[in-house]
Amino acid sequence: MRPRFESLRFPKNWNSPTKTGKTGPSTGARSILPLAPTRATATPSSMQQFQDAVRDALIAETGIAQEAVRLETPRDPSMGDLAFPCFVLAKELKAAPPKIASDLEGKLNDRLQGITAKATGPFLNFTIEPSLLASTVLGQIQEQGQAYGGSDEGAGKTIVLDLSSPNIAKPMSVGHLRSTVIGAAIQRVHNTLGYTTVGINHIGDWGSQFGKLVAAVDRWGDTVDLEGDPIKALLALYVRYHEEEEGDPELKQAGRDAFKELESGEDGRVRATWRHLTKISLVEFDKIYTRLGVEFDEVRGEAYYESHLNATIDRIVAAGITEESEGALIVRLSEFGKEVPPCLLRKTDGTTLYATRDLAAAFHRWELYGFDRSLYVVGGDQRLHFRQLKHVLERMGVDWEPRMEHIDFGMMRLPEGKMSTRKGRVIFLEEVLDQAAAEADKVIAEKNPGLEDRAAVAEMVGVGAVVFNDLKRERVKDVEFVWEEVLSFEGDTGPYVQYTHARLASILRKGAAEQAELDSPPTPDWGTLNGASAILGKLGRFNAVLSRAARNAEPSEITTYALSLCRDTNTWIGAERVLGQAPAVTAARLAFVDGVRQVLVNALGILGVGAPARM
RNA sequence: GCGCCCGUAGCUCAGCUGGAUAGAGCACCGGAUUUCUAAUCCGGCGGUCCCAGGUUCAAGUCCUGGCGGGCGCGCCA
Repeated sequence: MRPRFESLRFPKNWNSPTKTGKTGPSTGARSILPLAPTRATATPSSMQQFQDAVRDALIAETGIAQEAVRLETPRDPSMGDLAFPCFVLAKELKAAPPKIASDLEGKLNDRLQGITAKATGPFLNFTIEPSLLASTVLGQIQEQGQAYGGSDEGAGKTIVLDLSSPNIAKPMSVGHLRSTVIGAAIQRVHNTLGYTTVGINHIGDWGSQFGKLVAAVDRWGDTVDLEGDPIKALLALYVRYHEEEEGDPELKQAGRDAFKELESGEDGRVRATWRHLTKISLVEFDKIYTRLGVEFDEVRGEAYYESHLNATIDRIVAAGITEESEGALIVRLSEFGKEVPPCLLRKTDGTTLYATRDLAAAFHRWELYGFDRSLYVVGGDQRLHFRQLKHVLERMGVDWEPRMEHIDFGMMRLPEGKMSTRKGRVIFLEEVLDQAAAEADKVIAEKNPGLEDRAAVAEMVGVGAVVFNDLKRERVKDVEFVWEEVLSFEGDTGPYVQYTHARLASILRKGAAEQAELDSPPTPDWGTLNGASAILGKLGRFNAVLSRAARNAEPSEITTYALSLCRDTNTWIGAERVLGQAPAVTAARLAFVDGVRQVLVNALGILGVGAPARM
């Protein structure tokens, strides 16, 4: 029998909606997290309706091609909700853009209802009648709730994601956070858009390092506490091995022999040790995943592909693209540029390499899922590796090769340099989460000492801060790990978004009480949402933001959106009152507040950050 | 040496498929709470968008060449 992690598999699509719209798990650590938005029915998002109306009017009036109608958002919200730069029409109509704009203004106003066109220089700006905008957007949010922002654009499409992928026997460092958190957010946004997703944790449980580890356990296993704190113990052995390896040929050989035995399939002592190391590591990893609210559809270590390796190599050989070089089996890739080094499939000693196992995995995933995209959420330091993988497939003539994408991200660095497990220069993820939760607890003690569920909220805020911080910049950018930044709860941070949500929730609680006093439910007066149209416009564009974030596999587009929504909303709250107004006014403003709250919940859910009602 | 990625305010970053006066947060200075959570808000300070060419009606955004930083480059993963 080949080793597998069958017992560790998680239910598929854990975060997908149930058909009845029931909420998800109500117990366990994940219950503190909001649910990611469920799939919506195929109604166009609210802003889209207005855009379509403007686009249709422009086409009808000018005969311009649909693709040429590029509607933008004016920089200054007071200029309008939508903008059309008239430059594209200049050639065709043989007129100056400002003239085109002013000529079109009246004609478009005749065609449009509820939307006013106004020419400003070469631009045509469109303002949606405020109460129409409000009732449309807020009505749709209220109707769709958790599903708002979602769509069925991905129906029938399958996205496979390779994410997290920690190495067995090493503690998860803050470096591993990135793949996990970025990958999980990309998966959730796809789920929201109706894609079928398969999140695979490609555990690093194979390779020569395990030979080294087994050798180290053999030699020094009884000097460390393997049962009590297995990961730290294994780390110590790993570090020690690398320290002593150079001056100790016997040790080096023992490591090599152990891996060779491992890969030979012999079910002996080496394999038993390896199996044990895998088991205790996965138990530790699960603790972190629970805190992060991340689960996988498949946990498949590299070892899983052991049985596929020979067939994979045979396949590549059969394609006639391999050759022997210095005793190793390689695929030359120089046709893709002289700087592209060959891909090694088999070492001189007959054992396989990382690339061999990834190729086996790629074929396996294709055969299993026939994916539309296969995303590898792996650090940018492996760009060459994935380029080589794709080139090998290309040389084989595999037509689905373009569907594989390396979703690279920048390195997490320490101020003193690159992290290195071997050198013991790492920050452990668990420690970061603990620190953040402790810090959040301190802030609560200061600001809201009577808070119920204080420990749970502190965990939500602390972990939320860490997760959000990792998602907030464009993923290709390197990040330097600075404690002060990670533990910051002010400004552009996760807790800022959570806090905004809590404030809104508080207003809604009080508003519900106020409304309960009334004899009959008031009809909202949508015309009284002073200065809210820019925010309403943002709410209406939520689906477009998610769609783009999915397409680009870029969670930072969602964090950026959430932050700007919060900033606008906090400003609005400072300027306008919700409670204690005429009933029709309060009703409209409560609906507005609830709309923002819902979108924040949905956005945070996708990001994997909790949305506490009080904090 | 070669290749890939990044380069916007003192620091960390936004800037949508090229479009209107380049925006936030942190830091610093000043202000706001008898009423919806001050983990907030308002104001001030702060920019040769790395440099040089080019394409375009229009360039932070596209192209070329430099410079600076990061990462990687056959038997690790």
